[in-house]
Amino acid sequence: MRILIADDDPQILRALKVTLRARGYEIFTAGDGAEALDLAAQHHPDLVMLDLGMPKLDGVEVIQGLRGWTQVPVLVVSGRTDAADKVDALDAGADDYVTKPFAIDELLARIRALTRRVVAPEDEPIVTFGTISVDFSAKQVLRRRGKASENVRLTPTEWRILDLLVHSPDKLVTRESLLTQIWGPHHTKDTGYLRLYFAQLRKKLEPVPSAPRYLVTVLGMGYRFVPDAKSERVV
Amino acid sequence: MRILIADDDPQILRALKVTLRARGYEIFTAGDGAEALDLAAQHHPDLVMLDLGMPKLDGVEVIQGLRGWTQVPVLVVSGRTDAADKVDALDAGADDYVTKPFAIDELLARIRALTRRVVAPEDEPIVTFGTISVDFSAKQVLRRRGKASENVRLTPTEWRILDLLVHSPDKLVTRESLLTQIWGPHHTKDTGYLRLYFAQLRKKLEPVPSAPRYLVTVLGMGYRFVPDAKSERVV
DNA sequence: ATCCGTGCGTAAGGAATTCGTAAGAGTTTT
DNA sequence: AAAACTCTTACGAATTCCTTACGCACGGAT
Repeated sequence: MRILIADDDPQILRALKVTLRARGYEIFTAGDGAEALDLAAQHHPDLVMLDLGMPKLDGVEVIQGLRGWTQVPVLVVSGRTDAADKVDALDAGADDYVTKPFAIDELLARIRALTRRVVAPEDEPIVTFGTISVDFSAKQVLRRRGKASENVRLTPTEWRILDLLVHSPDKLVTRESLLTQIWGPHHTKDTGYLRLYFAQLRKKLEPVPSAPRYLVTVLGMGYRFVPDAKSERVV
Repeated sequence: MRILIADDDPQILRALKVTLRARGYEIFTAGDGAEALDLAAQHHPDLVMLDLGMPKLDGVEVIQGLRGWTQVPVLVVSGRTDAADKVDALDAGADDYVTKPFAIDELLARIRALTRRVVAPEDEPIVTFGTISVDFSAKQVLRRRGKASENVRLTPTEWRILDLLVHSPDKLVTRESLLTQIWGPHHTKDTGYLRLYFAQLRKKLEPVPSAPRYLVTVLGMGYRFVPDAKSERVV
């Protein structure tokens, strides 16, 4: 579980980092709002903890920036106790708001509550198409070859793309949507790497990579995951 | 948006009920934990607000009961301020915890934050005319031929034109309106490509392309989408 | 009814865009 | 140090976009 912490007080930053690392979380830290946005786009944390009074970009602005391309849970940790501050942050898109000083046990419980729904679908069904089985909860892809199965290694970026596609079966996923969700809100123009990742994915997953059957290109618009036809046809 | 409120203090119950009703929420109230579980199963609320110290079933037990069959957001509103109580409730499955007394504005903001993600992106209904089905959310067009259906491929520009037309059924869409909305405000004069796209659209969508029934030309003005007549005719 | 001008439908071809693939440099991870 | 990963660049092929050209239908006037 990856957590991004942004606070302009180095002392609090270090304290939180140590405490959360001890609990098994993977921690990234940022000293200001701009750095927080950059790190979020880069590392795709499962939770973002924000202070409000940060230099460069205020906490509320960071939330708005995040919400432009991700639904990652945001927990505001601030010294401001006014209801108005809480309302502003929550309405900007924050999911929870804790005031300093706080009880560390409560903070940990709120972190668990916020990250629970991300992990919650623990019994996510395994998606199968062709000779491929994708297990999202185990982050594993199997390819059947005859009787045996071999493990298919996907890079983190390949995995994110596959995730986005497979979870919207038959729907068009625009190139812009993929770019902003994976590389951050500013990447709206593809310089070629999206095509490259699709070539790699197809090489690993498609029966005939040169004639894609499941990871289909929609020319001029984006890509589409086409699952195997169901036996029962609904018209 | 439906909210279930459970509290053993009738006064708080009534106050919350009035306040939230005024905000447009649909409110159900329960005086104890057992009643709360019953009402939740009966009405499937979009949010559950729970007190902790209730008769029959304690708040934590209610949460556990709920979590057995639903992921509905749970907001605990309690007089207990101990971190231990918060941790228990949150770890039992609650999503947020507010201590009494609370600022009503903050409570409302937290309610908005909890219910925000429930609103699933609704799929646009599929438009059908003749043998054609247009699925705008999936960007897919199906053409029925006998029992089977085949995919019709539309180019991006064809999609935009079809989108504009189909979303103004029976209304005249002027040529100028189409040109400016698709090619920008400067293109006010058609040099021939609009006619071309309509020819292509009709070739792909019309039963008899040379005698258009759905994509109709209004001479000198523009074009009009004419849907199939409804079974119930209102004159 | 006939004539004619404007607007519309159709066809063909070149220009521009987009996609797939390969090779390789820079960086990070193992 | 080796391997893996990310991203850039380049080029051919396929698709889409747009221009041009021509024939026909519609409407108004004679």
